[in-house]
Amino acid sequence: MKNPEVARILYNIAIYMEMQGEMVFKVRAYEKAAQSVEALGEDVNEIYGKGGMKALEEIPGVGKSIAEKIEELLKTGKLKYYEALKKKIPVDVEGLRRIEGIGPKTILALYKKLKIKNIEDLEKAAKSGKIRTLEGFGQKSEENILKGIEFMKRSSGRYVLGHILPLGKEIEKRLASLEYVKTAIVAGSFRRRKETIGDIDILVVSGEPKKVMDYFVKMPEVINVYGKGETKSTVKLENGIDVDVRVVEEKSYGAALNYFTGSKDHNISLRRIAVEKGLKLSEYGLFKKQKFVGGRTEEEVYKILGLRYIEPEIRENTGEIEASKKGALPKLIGYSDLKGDLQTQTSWTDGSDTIEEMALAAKKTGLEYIAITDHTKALAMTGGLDESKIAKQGKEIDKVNEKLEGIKILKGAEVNIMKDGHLDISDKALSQLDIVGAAVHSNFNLSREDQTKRIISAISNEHVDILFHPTGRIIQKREPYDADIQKIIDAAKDTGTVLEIDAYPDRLDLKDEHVKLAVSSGAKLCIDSDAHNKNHFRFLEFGIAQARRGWAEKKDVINALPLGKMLKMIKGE
DNA sequence: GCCGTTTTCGGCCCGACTGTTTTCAGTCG
Repeated sequence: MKNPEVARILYNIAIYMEMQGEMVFKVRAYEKAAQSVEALGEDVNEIYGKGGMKALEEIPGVGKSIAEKIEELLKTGKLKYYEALKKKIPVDVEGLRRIEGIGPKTILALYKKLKIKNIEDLEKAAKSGKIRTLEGFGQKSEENILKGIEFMKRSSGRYVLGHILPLGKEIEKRLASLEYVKTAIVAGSFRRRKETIGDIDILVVSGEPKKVMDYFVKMPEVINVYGKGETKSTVKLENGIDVDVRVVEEKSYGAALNYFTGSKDHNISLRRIAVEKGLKLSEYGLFKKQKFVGGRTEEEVYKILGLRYIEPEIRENTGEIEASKKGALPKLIGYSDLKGDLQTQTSWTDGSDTIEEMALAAKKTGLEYIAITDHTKALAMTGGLDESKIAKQGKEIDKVNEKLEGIKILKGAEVNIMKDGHLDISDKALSQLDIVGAAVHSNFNLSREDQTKRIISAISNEHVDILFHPTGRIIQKREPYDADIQKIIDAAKDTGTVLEIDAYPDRLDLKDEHVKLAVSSGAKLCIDSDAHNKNHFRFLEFGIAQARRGWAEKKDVINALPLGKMLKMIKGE
């Protein structure tokens, strides 16, 4: 059993405990442990293999009791304690929890009163008007449940890229390491780094496709084989995602990779260009009549079609082909171009590691500077800092800066934009900070006009440098708040406020199309991990991918600049 | 259930919002 599965079970135990009215701190303990396991950089099996129970207990938030449960899971693949909970209340807690507004207590009430066990039951009950009759529920709750289900359905069947990427890369690596495999690469929307993906498409070059097929359908994660052919197979993995593998000859590699990377619309445009040139483009290559004229590499395919090479992230048929023809493609920001990270949280609020630990981890990922931007007081749940604590943290940062070399820590904060657009921290305190990020964390439901006004008013504060996660969406969970993004982008440009691409996998906010708007409007961007622990810096990759999908160049992104230049730019000329 | 140079016991993140209620439970962050 791998880390995500262990974490999942711990999360579910927490839900069950909360349902049963267990002490809130006990529930938190399980959630915390789950988070910790989820964020581990190392396979929990390896940790256990090397150091046994003792090593498990060294995982933050894991003590004797939870370590024993993890041990049982690793050894037997099951947990009696968890099985008993499931038997006692046989409800799909995980599924129901995914609907916004539904928590453990609601799940329990619905089960007790209406025997609702899963989302289908819930939808039926809501549609037939049964829920509004329950005590503690009303018409509004019923409507909200239906809305929640609708939203969930629209986003289901797809997986958040950040959740699937490690698995995709792992399978890619596994296939590539086989002696009879020349190349293995994940194509599809995965390679285009779309924020959500429907399935994993893998392209393999091998002279022995049969062997590849045999190996593939027998991988340990496979729970169902839809089809197994000579050169193509499709399976379902235990986590629910479908994976396709296709084997081609080496000379078709470029054409096949291009074909399987998509997008479909992009490919159609390419094929049309081929036809205009009297050629035929398929996954096997470019052909003139029956004769193979190219397709070994993608570069070759584009070249023969009279195009510059187009990076996968922008193959969406939204102007990239025209730009390529004209030689006007953007020079996309690179995956190793970032010099700093301007949004990170520490154990001062809802992060789990210290300032020093975060700084060291950032340094290890190759960054030169980070801003510590803990939450401020209006976000009480995180223990948000007030003015005096911000000052105190500043002194701590000074100390750590003195101690560390090769990484500079900036003083910052993630301040709350209140309902009327003012901030929850005084201007005087803000003026002491290097980086002030402002963010909306409440009143998501204002009218479009009010929300837009509120945000613009906040970023008009002279101390605000960055608008953090500008639209507030959570992928597959929460819609962005209603606001006029173009107006906000224009205001950002006017006030010299930087717009963030929050790289947290479930946020990716700004999203690609907004990035494109921002870039074309001339607003500046930054790409931040929003790290809540030291393993989260890897999220930056997803933020960069999103930036690339939005046609952002290095010059558009302020934290691709070295520290001095970045500060100069952010504080205005 | 976890954790500790202020603690091996007694703390542990709690305020805003929503929708249901007339004083609060549940959810979210």
